[in-house]
Amino acid sequence: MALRHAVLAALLDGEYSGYQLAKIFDVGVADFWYASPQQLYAELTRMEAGGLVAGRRVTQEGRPDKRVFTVTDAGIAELAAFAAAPAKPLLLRDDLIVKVHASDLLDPAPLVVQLRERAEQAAAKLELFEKMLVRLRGGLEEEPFLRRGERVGPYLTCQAGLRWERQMHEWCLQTARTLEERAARHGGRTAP
Amino acid sequence: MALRHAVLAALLDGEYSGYQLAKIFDVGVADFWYASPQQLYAELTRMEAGGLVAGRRVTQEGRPDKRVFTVTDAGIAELAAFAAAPAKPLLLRDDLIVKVHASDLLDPAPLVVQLRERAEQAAAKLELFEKMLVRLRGGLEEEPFLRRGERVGPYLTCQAGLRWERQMHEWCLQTARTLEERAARHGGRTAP
DNA sequence: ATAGGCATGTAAGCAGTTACATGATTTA
DNA sequence: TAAATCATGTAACTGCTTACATGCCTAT
Repeated sequence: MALRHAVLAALLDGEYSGYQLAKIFDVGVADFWYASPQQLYAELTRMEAGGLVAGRRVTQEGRPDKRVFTVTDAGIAELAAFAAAPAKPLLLRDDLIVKVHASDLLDPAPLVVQLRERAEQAAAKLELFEKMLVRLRGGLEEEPFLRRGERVGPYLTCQAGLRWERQMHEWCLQTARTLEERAARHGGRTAP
Repeated sequence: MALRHAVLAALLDGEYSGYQLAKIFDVGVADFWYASPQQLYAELTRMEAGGLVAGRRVTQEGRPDKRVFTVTDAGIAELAAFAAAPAKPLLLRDDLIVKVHASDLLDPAPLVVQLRERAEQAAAKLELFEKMLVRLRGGLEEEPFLRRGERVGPYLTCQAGLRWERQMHEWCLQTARTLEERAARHGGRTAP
């Protein structure tokens, strides 16, 4: 039940609806966690029942109503307990890297395509993160902000996301190039 | 059912038992996937029943017998189909980054400890990967190996692991330092 | 002796994915 | 008029985790 902690952490940035959280946890920003909309709606219901978050109905014009959530004191306590407990090892599961591992026995063409796609996605996120860092430090330089800023948590995780995406971008392009050159070398055979 | 593809990819490197795979997928090497021993034993049984891998009993002296597995032609076909299909977006779930995101409201002390621990783990893996790269390219320099080597898949994924762990190591230490300095600045309060 | 490594599983329960369902509004 | 966005869910299924179970061998 670790999704709830990720939700609590995300809700520290402001009030969000299930739909908004779904974007944050999917296409959007949060590079530290992934969750599907269905998961979020279900979890938010449970969390509200458990008193960890409080929902508030917001009426909108030209759009359906939405329910936005805020972290309660009980939610903060839950987060504190979670943070003090030893962290579980990071969970990394990536189809693409599995494919590259097996690439010697496979047709390289679709792999190269997928690597380039992933590289583009990484580049897009990279831009997003860079803008976000600028916005988060609001006029200040990085060092003074990290020393004296009030809320550095999101900044630090954004830095992690930036590092990760930069690394991913480089690796994907380099790997795509390597596989392509090898494919050309072997006389254009499509598969081994 | 994506674990099976990771298992197939791992078994391309050689014959392994469930126990050996468990190490590869846990403490061990495979930075591209995580899986528990129970998961592996169950999945190997299913994969053998489905004809994707073939098990072979190996009698050992001074140790219990083990069953090592090899990928069959059907297994290769399964891998090929998997590689040609569009890749699912990478799945990243990390407790530690969630904690850092919420760090402004939390006691920094246990977080700093956890960040340092993670940094050490990353450093250990880093060393492992560097040795593995040397071993995999077997005497050759990196560039000629990547151009002409026979089996570059594991090398490329190992490079990804190396990049990832290096990045993680740096980020953890930098973040730990930042949180520590801020804690000192705020007059040694344990929590906000 | 006791802890740790080797070796393989079962069973129960929880978490996560996929598919389905609805409906209004805005944009192409 | 079709597609995309906003908005929220349910139901069935699959996959993953946690706890339990066994037993032999080696090193401290």
